Amino acid sequence: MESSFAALADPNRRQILSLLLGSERSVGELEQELELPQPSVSKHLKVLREAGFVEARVEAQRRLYRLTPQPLIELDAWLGPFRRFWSKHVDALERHLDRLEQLEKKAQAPTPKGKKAP
Amino acid sequence: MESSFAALADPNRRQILSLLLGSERSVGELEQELELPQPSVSKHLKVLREAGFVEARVEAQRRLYRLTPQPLIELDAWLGPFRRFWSKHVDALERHLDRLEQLEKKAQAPTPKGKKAP
DNA sequence: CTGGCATATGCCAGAATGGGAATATACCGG
DNA sequence: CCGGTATATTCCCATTCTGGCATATGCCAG
Repeated sequence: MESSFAALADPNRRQILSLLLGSERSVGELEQELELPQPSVSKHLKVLREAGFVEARVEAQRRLYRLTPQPLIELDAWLGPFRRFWSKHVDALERHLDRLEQLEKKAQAPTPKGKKAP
Repeated sequence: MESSFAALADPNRRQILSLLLGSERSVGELEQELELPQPSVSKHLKVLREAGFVEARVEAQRRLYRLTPQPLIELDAWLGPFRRFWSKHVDALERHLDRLEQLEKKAQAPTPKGKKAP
């Protein structure tokens, strides 16, 4: 999954994934919606394909691309440990902000380089 | 958040995040645990810092780095729409795999490489 | 101020990457 | 078989990124 993040690092590729979220699309359709030259679209699709994000279905001379869930699931899994971390912190942050509000009112005295009270 | 994925594209940087998940660490500690030269560690930290993944606390002449939840939360949010997609597909996938097993037995048609047609 | 430690930054060569234009491959209809 | 459409691949150029090395900056102790 090392290359998953690299594949997502490009905005055009993320855009492609978002479009495919709605329905499968041919290269030509993506070309129009992204307003990119066709070779560029094909190249991005190649990266996404090799990273396992999409797969192509051959219909006549078109390739219809669609999402595949695998790398997204792995991405979610990678995020798992961090999710525990931040959900712990969101609460703490809220409480902390409340506290800061209180403290700011009291600590208005010593401001070494701040602005002087008018 | 455009650069978040780029920041995560590097294995060393992901490793740093994992380490910081446990506890905050100085640059020197990371240097040892990652077995990377110090300038390299500092550069990776800079990328992570600018992408908002970490922040530094100055203690004497050390910098103690720790995680910040913000970009991870955004990453999770970006994943949201796709999560709906794949959770719908996991079921379908399982059924699909069962089917493929059946098909494979029939479709053993040998086409290893381009042979001339008879 | 001087020395010493911890960290950051600047510089350089090498590798990877994206965009653009041209071309090659694959498939269809007749 | 041929022309025409749809997609993939190749080549080239400019940019970017990484790693290694050297060096600058910041901070503490005396």
